[in-house]
Amino acid sequence: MDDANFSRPETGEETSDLSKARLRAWLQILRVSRQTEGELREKMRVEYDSTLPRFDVMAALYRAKDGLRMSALSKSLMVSNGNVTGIVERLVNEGMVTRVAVENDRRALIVKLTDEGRADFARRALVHEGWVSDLFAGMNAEDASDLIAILRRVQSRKGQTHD
Amino acid sequence: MDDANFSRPETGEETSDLSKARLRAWLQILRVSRQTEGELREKMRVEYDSTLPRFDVMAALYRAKDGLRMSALSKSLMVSNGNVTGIVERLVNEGMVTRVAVENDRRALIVKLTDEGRADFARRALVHEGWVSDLFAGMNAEDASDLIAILRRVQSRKGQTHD
DNA sequence: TATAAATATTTTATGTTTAAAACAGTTTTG
DNA sequence: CAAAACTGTTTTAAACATAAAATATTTATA
Repeated sequence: MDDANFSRPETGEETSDLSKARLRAWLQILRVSRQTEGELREKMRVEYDSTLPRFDVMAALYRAKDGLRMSALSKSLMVSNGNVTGIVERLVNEGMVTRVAVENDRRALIVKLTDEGRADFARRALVHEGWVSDLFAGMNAEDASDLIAILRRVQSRKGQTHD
Repeated sequence: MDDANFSRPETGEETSDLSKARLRAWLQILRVSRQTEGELREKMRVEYDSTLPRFDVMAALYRAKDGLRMSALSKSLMVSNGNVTGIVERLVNEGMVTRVAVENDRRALIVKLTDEGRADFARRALVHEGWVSDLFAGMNAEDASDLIAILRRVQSRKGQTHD
């Protein structure tokens, strides 16, 4: 009953045990995320002479068979608009994607995988899945679904701050 | 019993249900990580006219009272050596850290928080914890410890690949 | 329909970020 | 002790990343 944080509303101005636990969780997410991204980046570089951002763009375009607008692409990848411009530019130079004008809206462009890009991605995606599975060898099926459930709950609260 | 993946060893050449579950888990980690980093970066920029990488460096130095070598710093943050050079450079210009020569090894430098840097960080860290706690409002104490446990198991396997 | 507001994208300026090369200094070894 | 190997850091080149300004176009409004 003498818990220092008992029945005290969270104000964000003081640190409760819960807020410390969340911070620890966040730092652990960050650690795993950085480590994993680093190893995947290295593999992408060595095996395919490519990069993770380019792979991510291709993944988004692979899912969207009819292609995506630049803005839809940047939104789906959660990166800035200007950023996508450069990545797509490189993929165009590599022959992986094309930019097509949009009918009735001369501002917009639709980005699509080329046939080569589609075939390349299909192959790489399988290998990529294997890399992730290897890196996550310590995670069983239950862990995976637990973790996904927890992170979904975190996400669903995003955008709701109390200040 | 007709489970397609029953009793088949993982080879990394084919995709099992488990490997797909791990991939989904990884993508979810990446999503939450990007979203959270984006919101923290924005707050760091608006509230402190600073950046997350600078905050991370200061956090590492705050923990290490006697300071850290450049190499120890980059290792602890899991970023490249050259990267830390630039971030520390800016923190020096802002008066947050100092670089001190190492006795008996003229190659090395120890980076330390200044008194101002230490005081600044102490204040910011509390606010930062509040931001994280707000962003992770959908996570309770049990979720936090479950998630940390799962991610620790993932980490402990890192570096062991089967190829 | 002129003008204003909104939208889609690129450009610019700045700041990470990495890998690899360069540099400086230290340690090992023949 | 000189050469080679190694270690710690910075520099460089290229890519990624953001925010904000600029550009072009479309839509809404007076």
